[in-house]
Amino acid sequence: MSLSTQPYKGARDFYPEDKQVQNYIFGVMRSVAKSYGYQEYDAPILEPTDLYRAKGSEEIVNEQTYTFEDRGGRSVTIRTEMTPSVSRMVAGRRQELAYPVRWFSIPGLWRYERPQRGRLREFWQLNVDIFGVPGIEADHEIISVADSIMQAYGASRDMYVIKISSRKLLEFTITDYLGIEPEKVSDTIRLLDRVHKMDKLDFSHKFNEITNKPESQDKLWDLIENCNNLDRLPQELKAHDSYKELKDLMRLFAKTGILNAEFDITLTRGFDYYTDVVFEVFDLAPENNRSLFGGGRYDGLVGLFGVEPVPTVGFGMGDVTIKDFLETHKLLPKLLHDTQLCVLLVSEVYAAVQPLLGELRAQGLSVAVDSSGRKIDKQLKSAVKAGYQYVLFVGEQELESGEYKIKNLENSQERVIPAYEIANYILNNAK
RNA sequence: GCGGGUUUAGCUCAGUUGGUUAGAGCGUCGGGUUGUGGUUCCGAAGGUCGUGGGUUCGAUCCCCAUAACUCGCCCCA
Repeated sequence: MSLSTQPYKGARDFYPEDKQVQNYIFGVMRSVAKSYGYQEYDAPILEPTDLYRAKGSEEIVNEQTYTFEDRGGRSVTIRTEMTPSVSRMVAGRRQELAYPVRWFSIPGLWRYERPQRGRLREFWQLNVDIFGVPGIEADHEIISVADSIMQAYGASRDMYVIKISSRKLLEFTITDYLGIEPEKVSDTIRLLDRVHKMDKLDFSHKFNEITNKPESQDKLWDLIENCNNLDRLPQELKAHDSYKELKDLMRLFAKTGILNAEFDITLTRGFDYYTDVVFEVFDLAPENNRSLFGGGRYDGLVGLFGVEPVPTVGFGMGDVTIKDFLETHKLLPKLLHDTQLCVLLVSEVYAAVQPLLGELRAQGLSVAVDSSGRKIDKQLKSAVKAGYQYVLFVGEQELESGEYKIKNLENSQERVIPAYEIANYILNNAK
């Protein structure tokens, strides 16, 4: 029996060309996060299982994590998200941090799921969080970072929409406006989350079943039909503090050019630790019409570690869904080989060319050499396939004269230049 | 966890109503062209037909199981 060459279920091999794409995707995330003043951090891949039990349900820990006992009998879990870890880190230095704290990370995460489009077992997720700002300024900044990343990928505003809602407003709506009992809030939210996926009759039955409030249906449908329009909310909801906050937030977006942000009261983000404003970015392409990523405010998590709570807003952006988005919209750039120059040997001069290679590398150039001994046309073909931008032809003639022919494979231009100009020539032409 | 689809060469896929040596295009490698590719021509290599079992004189094909991939559902921190 031979070993399989396939990677583990739901995990990917990153061949150099795949890794290059990943590096590009992460590079954009990194540079945008840094441009907003965020600093990179990391945490262990393994966490005590209790960390996830504390805030999540037992079910999630049991069914969707890689959990096992270490040699000391401790239950440990491979991290499934970064939020508990970063909350722990902030809590650990609650008193000494300089607020507002702006942190980001791109951790590798594992979830025991059935793989499907946009969802694997091993994935990476950009996490961007701001700690210590209670007002909507933090919500605005976090959503701006998310939007700037999309813009940096080259996405236009008609490719995606940023939906905004508020957990506070939603809960107030359910309990006070619709008159549903508080203990039924979470089931109602869950149902509301799926309203666009099911038909009206089905929804009505389930709604009555859960809430026992059939008389509230008309009010709810009225809300849902106008769910995108903040101004059309009934007066009772406009009187709530969240209305003014959302209004201010939308004004800020308008002012900063984020014109594809819209209010949507049916946006719930599942049922987790979010406490106030939540947002979710959706792909508008018909063939990939799905949620891309999201986030929101979670003021309660840091406080779980026995310190004073810290107001927090953050989001997580997964590499799998964002790559699908970029592919769908043809936004992935053509990436050249990381190596700047490939030296082709037109005769057996491997030994004689070494001093030149050393010199070029000392000048900061990355240089590969085709040492296969094949004919020059084959070497050139391989260089094109590998994605090199420049090749240098070297034979006895060149070594003797000190003049080399360099070729730009993108535009087929050739030039003959002395050795000492090669590095400058490439670096000056680099984008 | 539940249901559907798929699995034949490195890739994309034909095919055999069950019968000897399983095909194409692309790609790879070599040559025509002893110093120039992304457009040519010629040739070659490469497959226990996903894996295990069953039916059969005989299975890549039929049956069962299993795995992987994939699309939905559940869930989505």
